[in-house]
Amino acid sequence: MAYHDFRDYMSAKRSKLAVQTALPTLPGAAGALFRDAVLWIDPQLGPLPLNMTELTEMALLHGAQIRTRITSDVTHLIADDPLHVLLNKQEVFIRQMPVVRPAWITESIQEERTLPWRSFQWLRAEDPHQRQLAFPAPSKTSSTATATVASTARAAAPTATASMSSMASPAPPHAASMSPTAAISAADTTPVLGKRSRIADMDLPVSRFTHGPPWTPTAVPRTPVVSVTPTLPRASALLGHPDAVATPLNRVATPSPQSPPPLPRPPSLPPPPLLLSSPPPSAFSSRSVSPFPSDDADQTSAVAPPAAGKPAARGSSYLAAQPKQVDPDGAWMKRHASTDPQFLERYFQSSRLHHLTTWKTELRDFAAQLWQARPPRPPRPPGTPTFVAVMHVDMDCFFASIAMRNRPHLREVPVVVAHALGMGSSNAITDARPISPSRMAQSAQGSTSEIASCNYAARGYGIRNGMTVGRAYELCPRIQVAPYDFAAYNDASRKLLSILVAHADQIQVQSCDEAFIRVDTTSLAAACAVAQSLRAQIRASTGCPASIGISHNMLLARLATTVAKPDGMHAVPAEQTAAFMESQPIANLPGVGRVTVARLRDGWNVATCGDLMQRSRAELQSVFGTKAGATLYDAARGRDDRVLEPAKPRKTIGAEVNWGIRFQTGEQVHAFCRQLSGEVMQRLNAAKRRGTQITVKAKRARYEGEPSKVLGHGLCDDFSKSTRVPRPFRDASDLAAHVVALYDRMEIPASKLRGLGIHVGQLLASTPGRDGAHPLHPSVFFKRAPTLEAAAARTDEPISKVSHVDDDDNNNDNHRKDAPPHPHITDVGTAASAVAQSPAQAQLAPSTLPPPSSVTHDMTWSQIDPAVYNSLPAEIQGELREILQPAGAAAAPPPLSPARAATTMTTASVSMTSTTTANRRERSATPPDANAVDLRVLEALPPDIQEEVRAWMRAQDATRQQRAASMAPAPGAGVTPLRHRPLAASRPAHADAPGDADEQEPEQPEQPNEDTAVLTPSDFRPVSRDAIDPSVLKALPEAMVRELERQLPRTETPATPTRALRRRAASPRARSTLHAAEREDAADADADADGAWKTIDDALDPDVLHGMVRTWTDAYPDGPLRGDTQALAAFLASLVAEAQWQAVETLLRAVHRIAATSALSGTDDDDLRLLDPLEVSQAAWKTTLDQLVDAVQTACVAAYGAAWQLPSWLDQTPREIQRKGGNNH
DNA sequence: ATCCTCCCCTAC
DNA sequence: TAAGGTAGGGGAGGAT
Ligand SMILES: Nc1ccn([C@H]2C[C@H](O)[C@@H](COP(=O)(O)OP(=O)(O)OP(=O)(O)O)O2)c(=O)n1
Ligand SMILES: [Mg+2]
Ligand SMILES: [Mg+2]
Repeated sequence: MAYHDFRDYMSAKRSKLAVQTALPTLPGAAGALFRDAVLWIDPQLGPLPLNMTELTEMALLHGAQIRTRITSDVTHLIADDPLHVLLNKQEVFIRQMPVVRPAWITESIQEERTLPWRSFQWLRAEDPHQRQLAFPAPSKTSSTATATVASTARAAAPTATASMSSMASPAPPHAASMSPTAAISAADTTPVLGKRSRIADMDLPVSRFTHGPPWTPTAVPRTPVVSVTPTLPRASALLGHPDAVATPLNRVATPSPQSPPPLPRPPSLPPPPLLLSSPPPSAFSSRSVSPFPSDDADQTSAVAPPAAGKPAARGSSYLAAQPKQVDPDGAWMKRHASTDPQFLERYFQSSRLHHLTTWKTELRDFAAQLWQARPPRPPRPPGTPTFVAVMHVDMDCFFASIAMRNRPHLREVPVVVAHALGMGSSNAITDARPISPSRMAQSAQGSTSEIASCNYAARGYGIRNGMTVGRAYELCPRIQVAPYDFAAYNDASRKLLSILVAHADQIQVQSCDEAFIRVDTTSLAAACAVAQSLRAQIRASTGCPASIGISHNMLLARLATTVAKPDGMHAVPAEQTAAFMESQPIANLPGVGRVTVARLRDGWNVATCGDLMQRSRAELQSVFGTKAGATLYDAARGRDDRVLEPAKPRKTIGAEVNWGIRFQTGEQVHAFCRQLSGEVMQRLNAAKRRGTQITVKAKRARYEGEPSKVLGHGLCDDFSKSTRVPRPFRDASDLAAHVVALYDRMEIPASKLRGLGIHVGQLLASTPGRDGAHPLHPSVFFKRAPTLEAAAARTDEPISKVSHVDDDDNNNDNHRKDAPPHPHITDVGTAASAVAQSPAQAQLAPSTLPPPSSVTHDMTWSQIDPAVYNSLPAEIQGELREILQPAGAAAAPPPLSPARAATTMTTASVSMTSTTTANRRERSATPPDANAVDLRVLEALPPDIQEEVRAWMRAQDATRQQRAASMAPAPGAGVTPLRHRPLAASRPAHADAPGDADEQEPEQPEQPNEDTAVLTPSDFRPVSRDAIDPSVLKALPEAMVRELERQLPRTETPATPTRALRRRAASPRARSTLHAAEREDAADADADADGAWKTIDDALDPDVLHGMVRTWTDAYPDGPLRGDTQALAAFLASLVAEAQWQAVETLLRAVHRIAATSALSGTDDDDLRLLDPLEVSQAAWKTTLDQLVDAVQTACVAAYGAAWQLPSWLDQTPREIQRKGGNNH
């Protein structure tokens, strides 16, 4: 299992350290990648990615010896800068020692194999003339002459030489075919053929239920498409074996069984002295690249890389992840990285992983539809014994199988599916014959393209899904790379599901090539018969083989599939569970991935479930956490009580890109944020969802320069920031404004950004409940839509259609990227005159959703979201007051009279008025929350004030980070016993700390800097109409705009703005980039209307309920509208009637929270009080809670004749008045 | 105690 | 050259 990148290695390192400090070190546990190395590590090693101490630690952990001084037994000098070595007045022998970049250590550990150190060697500038010579010296005692030879070989074919000997000295030419690297890497590869033991299993009792191809031969090819020779030797035996290469590509790839055994490791030899020139690390690759033309290869020798036309016969196992071409002016990169306008579109088109997740969602829907439409199954005769079989069905090497199906000539050869065909060779594999070896060598060698799927012939060589093509090529130079065929996968997936749905009693789709099904049968044997029949049908329908595992629970079924593959079936009877589990590698357990495997291996030397069973539950829980520990404990024993679950609606929707992200300026990043926001918006539309929680994720490079994977993210620290918005954002630019603000708070220099993601949570749905709203649907209390809309919604007509003012918006298609639909509810009169509907009419439109508007206006108090205002520091509040005074009529916002408030509440469903909420938190003891600052408001402020607020927010983040850092244990400080989470020390806070001191990033202030940013009165200036960018005003919170509209004469509020109008009102810059990406078809556009969002369908999920209430309470900090409270009360009553106590409690608890919170307010700074006395609103939520509790009580008494037992937490908030009916039980 | 935010980990 | 996405479970640790 090779690590994909540096971060992988860092994670492994941390777990190693953490576990090892708490456990006796197990001999050999850490491996011995550098067993024969004696290293001197430059103390001046730069801070990134590791300092000397860390590197030393790592090297020691992997068997190296370390010298603090350069003694004569040192084999490698590790330095970032060879000058550090040369500057020291060194002894002669030192000059002969190779200077190797630290990446040799780190990347070797990453890949869990000893990489050729020569690939990382610093070369010296003199002696370029020596480059003709071919071979390095064989021994440590090389004379100067041999040193020259060695360096020449390095020059001619540096990587080839390197491949020959990773740690040991360069081997003589004749040793090429017996490359120690090959032997080592192969030996390091975990059992190459995971199937070996399975084949043995077939003779065991368990295998009673193990079968070959389906016994139903009709329409099924007898010969498996994919076959693996049972006697397939280990990859190590094949590497470098001439026969392997000599085998014609179109012949069966059965390796010779009498291949030589793995080569013994050669005696350790120190590297020879080298005196060559080093190419500076190019911008393109952080590794050295040969400065010489590859023609030189021909004059060199067998160890040189194969010239075009020659098979890569021997010693081809180098250049593992090394980009093959340089890109001197960065032109290629520029064209293919994130600054290219078409990048996003192309990226998502080509990303297999993107397709994978997209399909998973779609296929779940597809299966659900099939399920609904499927004919009723014939009832089983009563009285027959039943066996509830859980089956796991998975296509064999899915993508690769499709490739083979469509290219029969590939059936017997090792095939991988990847984007790796060399430039101009895209037609190679469709030629109906294999790619020529030279072509293959050209395109595959050193390719960092990832393998999505490899066939079982390829797996015989140790090739695995997820590996790079370059690495696969090392393992087997004969591999054929096939391109993706996404449409074909999708098609096959649907065929698969159709078959499964037809025969299952239940289905749970796991992925595009995989599902669990429950089949109620009479016996295990009967289940096996069904399985074989299914496999036959799948193959007939898709042309590809599937394997099936069967048992009585999901875990065992899943594990059985692994055993069954390829093209087989395997069943585990319950009574054989123990024997079956005993030998299972822990890595086969679902949920046990790279990190867990490493922890178990390094900490406890646990490799199999048998080993794992030795550990107590408590022990496992202390290391892996309560849940994971318990799961692990059970899984090791084959226990699993999960049942197949029906698909649930997604709880988040997002998009991220962690490849090709390269920027120079912040503005570029912002533009990209807008594009990506457009993408997310599109996905929300497609799903007919909105949301109120926005999360931005980012990756920041931990070191300068390009990572080994072309345009990859390399080793990064991850960051995320999230915010909650009181109302769902309206469109992509609205979303983008939040995204940009969140992103900016992370303060990542544009040049170090390597990944960006946007996720939206707390989703609301626009779809009315189809089969009639579930009676328990929580959307009942979001029900009061404008009458017109409610009426429309009662038909099956999408409600948003009603609110569309421009029909063209519904007809736009993909070609129109520049001016996407922007359907707004603009008829304020209609919205405002809405009245509460009865629960039966409950539809859509949460009352928390005011209609949007693009009206512009001066900034006044009414535009300031009170919650935001109150979250600001006192100084800034003061400044705001001063600024706003000239614009407002009064010195302070006018208190909302109770009478007016009442009017508002009863007349407008969208009645949120800024002023009513103004000082909910005014006297709150709660410190200001940086996350609570609405950045759209911020943007509307004068620049200098903006800056001040931003500085304050940064300070908030900084102090938070510093606190976190100071709490974290020092890295490697061994104090922590078996901790569940030993990684704290290297979380981003830490990453920011000492090592990054030399970077350009602005350092975080030591403390909040309210003091430093105070403005003098002369800095204040009123905001005039002209001073406000219209685009900013467009971005104002809806509540403010709404308030504005109420105050404006009706004529100035465009009831139905034309598209042109709306366009003008929007931000030009956001428009051009953002909406270019926002493609909405008619259906999507329907969902885009505002005021038509309700909570999602999976109603009683506690998260959903909680989120819903929180959205509600956030929107009305002063207390809810009466109608909403009534609606919720009715909902609660219905929950009581259905005995959904959990849901009742969740809802009340959420309301209780805000009631308790507002009860705490009211102590500080009277000077800041701006609005009417707090008493009224302060009690509002408590009263609401009371009312709700009473409703529950009433319903409870009505339904059950007894009172509901109040939860204890309810008593903690004394309730003022017990209302009627509440307590008379 | 519980919530909330920011991660980490896993799967395909 | 290359396309390392995403949803969901879950824990640590600060805030309340
Ligand atoms: N790292 C990965 C893993 C999988 N996939 C894609 C390609 C696979 O064909 C498909 C299904 O994944 P599986 O884990 O089922 O792997 P395969 O079907 O390829 O092989 P197996 O026979 O082991 O199921 O998902 C991918 O793109 N990248
Ligand atoms: Mg599969
Ligand atoms: Mg699968």
